[in-house]
Amino acid sequence: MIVSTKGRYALRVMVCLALRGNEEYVPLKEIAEAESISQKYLESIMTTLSKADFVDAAHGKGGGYRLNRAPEAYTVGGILKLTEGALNVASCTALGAAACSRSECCHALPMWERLDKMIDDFFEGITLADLLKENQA
Amino acid sequence: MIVSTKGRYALRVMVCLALRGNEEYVPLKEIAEAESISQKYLESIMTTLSKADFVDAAHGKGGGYRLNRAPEAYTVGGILKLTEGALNVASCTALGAAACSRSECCHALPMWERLDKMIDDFFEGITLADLLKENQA
DNA sequence: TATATTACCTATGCATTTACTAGGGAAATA
DNA sequence: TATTTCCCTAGTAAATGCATAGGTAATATA
Repeated sequence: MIVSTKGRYALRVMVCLALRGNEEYVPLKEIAEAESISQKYLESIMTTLSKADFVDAAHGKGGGYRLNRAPEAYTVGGILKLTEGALNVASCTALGAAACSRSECCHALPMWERLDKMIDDFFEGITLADLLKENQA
Repeated sequence: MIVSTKGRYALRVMVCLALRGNEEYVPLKEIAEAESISQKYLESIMTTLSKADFVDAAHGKGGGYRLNRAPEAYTVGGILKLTEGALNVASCTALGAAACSRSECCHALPMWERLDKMIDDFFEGITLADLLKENQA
């Protein structure tokens, strides 16, 4: 599994916020209930999104979170890389991984690199706006 | 990470065996040393490969493992799926995962499915013979 | 100003998985 | 029969994932 609940929750929350526009703030409690996500767990995810300026946050009554850009301006890749860290298929290509001693002659390394690129292109090619259009019940 | 050491070791071993042809058996001890892989850990991987008839195994002196097909006849996808289990990007699409209650209206599900398909096609499109040609030192 | 509401911060716990170790037993060959 | 080799079952340390618990800081409203 390359994408855990953290990244999936983040995507769901961003979709949820996109549906609410970016006028009013939506409190975390409301998002958590609507999405059936553990409120406390969601807190840490929202803080990540907020610190990275993916959303605006406001304290106090009437506060909460809201998007600060149009849905077209968020890529799935951006959201996932923020919340999951890197999205490498094999640790061989992960940044900071002790460079494999056999990378010079590894028969598989070029394959991992090609796939990483393919996946990155895939996620960067999808925006939040694209997600909204899919699978509406 | 979608592919752990288990799958990566399996690939390396298969490449290693491919380089030895399929006449003589290569003992596990020799493979482990050549590839600097823990001998005991490799045992479990080799048993998996053997049970699935990816390799022939022979007991006793002069025994060991060898490929039983041409390198062109093994796909990377086959080897990885055998050793890693499924290769889903998100648990949403994993077989046996409790069907997500929001799958009916999930905005992300079609994306996970497309990506799973893309990755599967990628791995199924590469054979052991293709790997041998890459990055020779 | 007091109180409620909201975001933010640190720490902890539990289950699962990963990567590996340990110690044998069973089959084949010499 | 002895050696070599594969096969089988457990156990384990560390990391990760997915939360929970309990507080602090900021803002709005009565």
